[in-house]
Amino acid sequence: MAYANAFAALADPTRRMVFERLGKGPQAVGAIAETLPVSRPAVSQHLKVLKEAGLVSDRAEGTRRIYYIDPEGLGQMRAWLDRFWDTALAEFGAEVARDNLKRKDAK
Amino acid sequence: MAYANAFAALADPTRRMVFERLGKGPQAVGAIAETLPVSRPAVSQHLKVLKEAGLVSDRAEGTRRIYYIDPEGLGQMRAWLDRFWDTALAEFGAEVARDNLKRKDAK
DNA sequence: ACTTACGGTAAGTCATGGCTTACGCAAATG
DNA sequence: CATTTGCGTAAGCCATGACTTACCGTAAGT
Repeated sequence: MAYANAFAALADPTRRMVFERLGKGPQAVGAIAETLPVSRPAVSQHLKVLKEAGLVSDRAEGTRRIYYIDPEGLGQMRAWLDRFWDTALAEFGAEVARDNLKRKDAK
Repeated sequence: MAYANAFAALADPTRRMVFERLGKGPQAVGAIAETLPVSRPAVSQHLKVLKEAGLVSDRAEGTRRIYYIDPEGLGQMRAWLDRFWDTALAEFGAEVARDNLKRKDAK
């Protein structure tokens, strides 16, 4: 059920930007905020959501907090998506075949 | 940029239930609504969002519309997630190693 | 000890979006 | 054709959540 929070977390554009920023490497909160069009508290709130979703972790470094991507959340999302992948491909193929038949009949 | 709509689409619990329902096989709108705690129009609206996100497609069958999962949206999400997967694993390993060092020092 | 730097939290505002009921449209059925 | 069945859309209501400013705690520097 944890993937639920992950999807919700990555649904917001700004929060996705925060996450993508961490894809370039670990960053402090202020450093992230500087590159984004929102205030630092907003970034803090986004990081909190991402952390609760298992998408990021953090460590203290003096007075700063360094955030980095946690594979946990990513893995759960991938697992969930993969549950649909194979069957979706098969079903879609069947639908396309049905569609081709119809077009043929129309001729 | 299309994966953005996909994440937003799967962020809602009800909409995720609709999608998961389609994972069992193609279904008509009314059939989906019967199994869910929301009205049929609500399901219609969710399907519209899922369709715009490339997550489902539909065909007409008499007066019903049969919806089924479209691999397109799933594929884009998987591709996006995979962009972070490898680097996230590596970074996370480095963080764990750093943490172990700290614990050692503390002894 | 004082001050500065860095971040998390509280409170309040405003937009987004998910839900309902009511309505309209098209295809099958008699 | 009139009726029924199955969906999509419109309008309106209400909760959620993303953002801001203000404030507080903590760690380093002088």
